[in-house]
Amino acid sequence: MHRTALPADSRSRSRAASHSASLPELLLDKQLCFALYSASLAMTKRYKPLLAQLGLTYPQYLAMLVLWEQDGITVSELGERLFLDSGTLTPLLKRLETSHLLVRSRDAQDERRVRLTLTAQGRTLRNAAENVQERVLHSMQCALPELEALTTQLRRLRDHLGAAASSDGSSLSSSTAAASG
Amino acid sequence: MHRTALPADSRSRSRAASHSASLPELLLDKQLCFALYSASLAMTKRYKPLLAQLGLTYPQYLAMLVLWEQDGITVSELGERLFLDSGTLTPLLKRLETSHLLVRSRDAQDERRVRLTLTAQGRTLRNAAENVQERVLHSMQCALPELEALTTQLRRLRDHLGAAASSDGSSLSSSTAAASG
DNA sequence: CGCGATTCAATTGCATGCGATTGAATCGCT
DNA sequence: AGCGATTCAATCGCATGCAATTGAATCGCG
Repeated sequence: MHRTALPADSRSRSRAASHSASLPELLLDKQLCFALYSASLAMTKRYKPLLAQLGLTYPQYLAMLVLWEQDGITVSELGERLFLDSGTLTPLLKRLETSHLLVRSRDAQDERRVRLTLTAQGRTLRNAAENVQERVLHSMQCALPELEALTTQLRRLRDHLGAAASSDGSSLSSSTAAASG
Repeated sequence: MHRTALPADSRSRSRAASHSASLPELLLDKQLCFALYSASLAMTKRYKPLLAQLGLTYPQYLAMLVLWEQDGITVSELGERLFLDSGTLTPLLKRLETSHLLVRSRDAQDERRVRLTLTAQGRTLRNAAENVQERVLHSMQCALPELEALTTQLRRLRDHLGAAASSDGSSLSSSTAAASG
């Protein structure tokens, strides 16, 4: 019934009448950027039911992780840690405030800033979070050293991509002489 | 007006700035899950300006990657490849159809299914996509073997997490100490 | 001191992700 | 053949991400 003409793993195969034989370029690309994308979504899904018991979403949990380390920081400082801007954080933080986990208050010294202060309930939640983290670690059948190495690579990759994105603009030329794969 | 949401009164009092580096658990956790999360967002940001020139978003690009390999598949088959469901794909595919890159049509043999067929324009776009992929690869200052190893680890991680998520449910209770309400 | 430039958070608009539900079509089992 | 179970895509509601804009507060420099 499934008239799936192609096996789900037709790597070196390109459709008839396609371009020059399969160009591994697009397949390799798909593997790295998509592996990253799908692994990230899988991580979020894994956390979701566990964090739901704490009344947190995954991005909210990340914000709490930062605040458990640095209580009293501003929205932009939090944004630097998470690589997110106020467009994302403002509504997220309002929800955390509604949940009584933190308080948002204007800084008296600089009224432009909003400081984030955990409530007693917000600080207490940290205990339960440790439990969650433990379970997720258990899900990945990997050794700790391997996970640490993976983390290091991902951080470096993120930094490279971030640097490229900011200096990009869309120029190319010059470099990339080795166009062909 | 602008500052309506906040009382702007009581200064942030206890700014103990705990920074309690106690339990390394939460820090390690943050490193892996957050490294994955932030690297994935950085990848999307890197692609964004390049794909914008093709009129694609990043998830739309992923869908096109699959269709360039397997033209004529159904929505659910695409979903299996991308690990996404119809709630995400249906509106995305409607936009691709509006952009004249593909056509959505009910399968005559099984009216429940919707088949996705690339237009000539959709197939042609593949050439430009190769250019994009090349630039992103250049952004990461890594050697190809290293990238392949990273990809393999991410795929395995994703599979482990996916298996745990489906078999989880939230069993393994008995922990969840008191704390927070 | 004064005012344009800058910083900061909020807001707006658009595109995901995803759980949950819906409604139509098909399957499975008797 | 019949009918409940299942599959499939669409829809709805909510929470991100992020570019772009807004408006207030502060800074910088003459």
